[in-house]
Amino acid sequence: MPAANPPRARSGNRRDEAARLAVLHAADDLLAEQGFAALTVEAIARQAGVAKQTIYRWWPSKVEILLDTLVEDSAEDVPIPDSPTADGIRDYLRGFTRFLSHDPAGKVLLALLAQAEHDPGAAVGFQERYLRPRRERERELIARATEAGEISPRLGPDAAMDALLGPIVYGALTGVEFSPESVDTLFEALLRPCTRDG
Amino acid sequence: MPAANPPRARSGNRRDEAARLAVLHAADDLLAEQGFAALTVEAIARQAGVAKQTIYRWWPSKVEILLDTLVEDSAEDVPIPDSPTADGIRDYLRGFTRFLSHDPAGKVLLALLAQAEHDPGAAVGFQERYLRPRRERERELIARATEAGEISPRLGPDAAMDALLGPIVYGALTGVEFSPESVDTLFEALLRPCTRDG
Amino acid sequence: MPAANPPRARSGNRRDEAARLAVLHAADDLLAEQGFAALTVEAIARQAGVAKQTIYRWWPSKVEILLDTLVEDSAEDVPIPDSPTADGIRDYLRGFTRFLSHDPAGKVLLALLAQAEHDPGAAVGFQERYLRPRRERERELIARATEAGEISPRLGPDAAMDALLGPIVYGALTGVEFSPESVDTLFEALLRPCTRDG
Amino acid sequence: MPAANPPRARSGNRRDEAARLAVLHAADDLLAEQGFAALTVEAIARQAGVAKQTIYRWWPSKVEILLDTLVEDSAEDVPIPDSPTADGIRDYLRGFTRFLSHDPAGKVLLALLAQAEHDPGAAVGFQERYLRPRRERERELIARATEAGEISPRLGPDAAMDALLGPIVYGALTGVEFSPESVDTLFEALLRPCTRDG
DNA sequence: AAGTAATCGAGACGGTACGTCATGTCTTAGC
DNA sequence: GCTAAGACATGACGTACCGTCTCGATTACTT
Repeated sequence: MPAANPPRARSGNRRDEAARLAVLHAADDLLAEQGFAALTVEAIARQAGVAKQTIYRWWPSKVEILLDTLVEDSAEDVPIPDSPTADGIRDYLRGFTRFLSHDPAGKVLLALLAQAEHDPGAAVGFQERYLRPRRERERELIARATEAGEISPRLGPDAAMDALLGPIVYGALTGVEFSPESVDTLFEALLRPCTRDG
Repeated sequence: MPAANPPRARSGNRRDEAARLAVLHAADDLLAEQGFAALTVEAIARQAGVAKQTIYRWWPSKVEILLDTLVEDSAEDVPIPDSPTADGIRDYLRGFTRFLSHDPAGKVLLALLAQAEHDPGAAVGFQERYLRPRRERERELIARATEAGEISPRLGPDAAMDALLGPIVYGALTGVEFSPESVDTLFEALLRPCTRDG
Repeated sequence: MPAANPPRARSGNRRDEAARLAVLHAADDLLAEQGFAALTVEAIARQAGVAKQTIYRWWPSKVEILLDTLVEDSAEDVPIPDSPTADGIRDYLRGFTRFLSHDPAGKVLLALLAQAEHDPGAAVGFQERYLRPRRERERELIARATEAGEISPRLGPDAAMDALLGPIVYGALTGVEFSPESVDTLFEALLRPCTRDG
Repeated sequence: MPAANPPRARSGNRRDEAARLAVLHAADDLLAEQGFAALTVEAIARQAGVAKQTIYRWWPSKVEILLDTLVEDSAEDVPIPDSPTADGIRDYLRGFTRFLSHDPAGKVLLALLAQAEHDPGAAVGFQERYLRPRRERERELIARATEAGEISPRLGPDAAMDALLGPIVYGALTGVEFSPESVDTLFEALLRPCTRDG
């Protein structure tokens, strides 16, 4: 149904927060319920009960809408742990797996990753606003945990993170959930080599 | 340039092989030179010097065109090794990295992986015609190498392959080449645990 | 239904009369049952169980197919009377009205008249193969009847025929049957002026 | 030439009158210069410098475009006379002949009449928007002139009009102009029977 | 209190690509 | 040499979105 929104109070001079949220939620809903193909600017405007121009005024493209939701949701749902412990890192990886598989916001991440492959502009935004900031904090996490003796990675921090996250993402992209046990094994194999892995 | 093809000999009753190849090459070229966004059926037809209907007659969608090229090219450029040796597997992984990074056909793989995330139909085709057949032969490779004592994987065959390929693909998607050395390290960590590597 | 024709005996060297008739009947049937819009060469070929090329080999266009049927049918169904009598002419006009209104072949005449307005080629064929030959014999009919004192037209032979046939055709084109009584009145008014009809 | 229109002032929320006129004129021009076969929606859009969708937004089919021009032009170029005199009617018939033969808008009438024979939808529109309204006023003209003793028709008003207009239209359709003298003779024969027709 | 400015919804506009259909030309292979 | 079958280049069909634009209303700051 095309959003039986009661006509929002017309706004006036300042940006209409209700319209902003309606757009973000409409984008999320459309992606979750109809798939990326249905995620057109016109459909978002219809679903949100908003004029197309209102979208173009504030977002240069639908990718930026998705990035807005991803940045907010991932900060909340898959926070990077503060404590540089082995358990913290393990939990982070498990949480990331769950996020990709079971959280609607995880679909947004996959959609953006895919779109970045088709659209250089999307690639830049995805790098700058999601991947890079997150990677910097992951790097710091790895560094501090290594220093603390919690882990001893066989790879540099970037390669280690790619080696840990890559299988999870690849699984999600190919429709296979990378199991929590496999995540743990991966963790042991790459970050704590040659222990009596119990 | 809009394909200054000399007018192909008109074919007649049977499928025109020249037209088939022209379409496959046009699709490849457009993807490589202009990116996925430029890969429209109309552009392929223009570039190939072929009628749109000729494309729709033989391919249900542009995804199937790419799948045709991917299936042919990947069989040739990244063959799955026959000999179930550690070296064979290591070379396969290195070859796959190179394929993704430096071979135009690797772009096709990434484009299809991305498109599968946006388009359920593409996902099915990609699974059935690329991922599944390849995975079956990878599984057998792992099994035979394990049996031969060449490797002793810490994960089941599917998870192991995802853990090995995932980082390579994820790197390619995020614009980072997963280095050959890292590939080797990954190989050692996951398939030959706790040997004398320190 | 797509013509459950029993597969005609394959022909061989000479023109296949069965194919010729199948095409003519298919064209007639399609026009009568589906209207002119459905009268495509492909549909005729389907309906007749004949290859498209067989049609193009023998007829330069679908208009010529219709002309073939019209020439045959009109000669039979609306013959121009031999006897140059007032009654003969009156019957001819009545017969023409019935032909246009109630005979399927009359639809062919209207269709061709209409198509001639859209298509110069059709106009030429329609003139040469239907209108002109018929008009020549109509002219002769008028001339002989005048000479015999059966009629005394107020217009030249061509204008007289146009004045007599025009209303009938115009009525058929605009969906109104020009009534037999009106035809008679027209006949009296134009060909037998100022007699005792009041 | 593909319409070197200076970019029309973009309109905004309301219907763009310039675009409307551009479409009507383009349709007229194409019909006059290239014939009905060239009158495709795409060609009209090209010629008018207008997007195809702008045409489909306002007209359900190209027939309605032609009807728009016909209704406007015929009201101006072949007005039905107000004064119910013999001379008025005779002038109307002469004017109609000239309209069909020498006015580009007359081609539109013929094209629509022809198209109505091929396309039931066109037939309905042509009836409702051109034929019926005009016939109603013609009927009234005949009635008032009869009452005033200016004419004394030998046929009912509808049949009389068909008998007067039919030859003119039929002549135009078959490529013969029904001469003004013949029109006058027809007028005398049908509307003023048995006078000393001088 | 009037004037200015930015927002909003609505939606028309010129475009591009979609996937389908019919055209008329051509080749193959069977009789 | 005829036939059925059908591939092919061409180009129009009518639809969906794109991103830009103008409208008239609403609302808040400015004077």
